[in-house]
Amino acid sequence: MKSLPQISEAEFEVMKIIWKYAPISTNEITDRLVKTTAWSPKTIQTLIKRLVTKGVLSYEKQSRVFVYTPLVDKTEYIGQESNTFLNRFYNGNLSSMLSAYLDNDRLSEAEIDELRSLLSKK
Amino acid sequence: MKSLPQISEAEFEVMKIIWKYAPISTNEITDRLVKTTAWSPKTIQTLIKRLVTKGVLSYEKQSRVFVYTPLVDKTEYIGQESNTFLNRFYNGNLSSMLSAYLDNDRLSEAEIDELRSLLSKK
DNA sequence: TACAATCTATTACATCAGTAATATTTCAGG
DNA sequence: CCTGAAATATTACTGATGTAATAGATTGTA
Repeated sequence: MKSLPQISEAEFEVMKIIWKYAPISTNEITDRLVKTTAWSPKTIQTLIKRLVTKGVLSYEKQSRVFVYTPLVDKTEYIGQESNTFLNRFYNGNLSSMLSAYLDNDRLSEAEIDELRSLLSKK
Repeated sequence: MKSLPQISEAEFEVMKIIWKYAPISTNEITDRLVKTTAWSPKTIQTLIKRLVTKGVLSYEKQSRVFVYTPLVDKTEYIGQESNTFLNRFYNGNLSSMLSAYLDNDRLSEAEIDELRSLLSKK
């Protein structure tokens, strides 16, 4: 399993937009993020640039503007992050995590039912 | 819910030792970590120091050496990290995570049984 | 009591991430 | 074909982290 590029938290916010709307231009990315974050357009620019450098995005010059497409699959990326997380905090398995959540009463009855239901459907 | 101090990945490795063996001296921490990591004792020193600065550890001078005790609860810290993680990647809930794991066939039949069993016990 | 061994404290330096500002390039329109 | 607005590229600066090295303090022992 190849290791995907590292994507920082801020970069991930950018990626969420791109995964959702790709192919998408710099301006559209910026417009959308300016509404949901406190970032300057310049900051967003920088983040996009870094994502290109890291190989997370490719772009195509359409006349004067760049249009971006993700090179990394969202599900795959989140899966990798999840593995890293479980390894770091829960011996690498979801059961340990669930067990801790149950022990510490972090789940409501409704959530527990939801989990049961998901598992029974499988 | 107060927000706990930020603990970096390397610092967390140090904390795992301290959580397990506290109260514990610098030397004992170092000895243990030197065996399981590739870190220089100097590096371990630095990490311990930073944890003290951040308020994650307190120490007591016992004659010549320092003996450390955690100020942050492990379960609480992991709980906070888990929340952050779920918020970032799974809309803040464990069901979404489980759902993704099931959808992507990331769980063996045995693991699924384990999860079911945990939930039925509750 | 002075010194060497041992601790602890301070300083170092590179990289990444957050957050921009400035500089340069490039079209589209006058 | 030149120019200014718009786009992209380069540079900047701070704090955190990884990873130590060096400097200073302390103390048991000769």
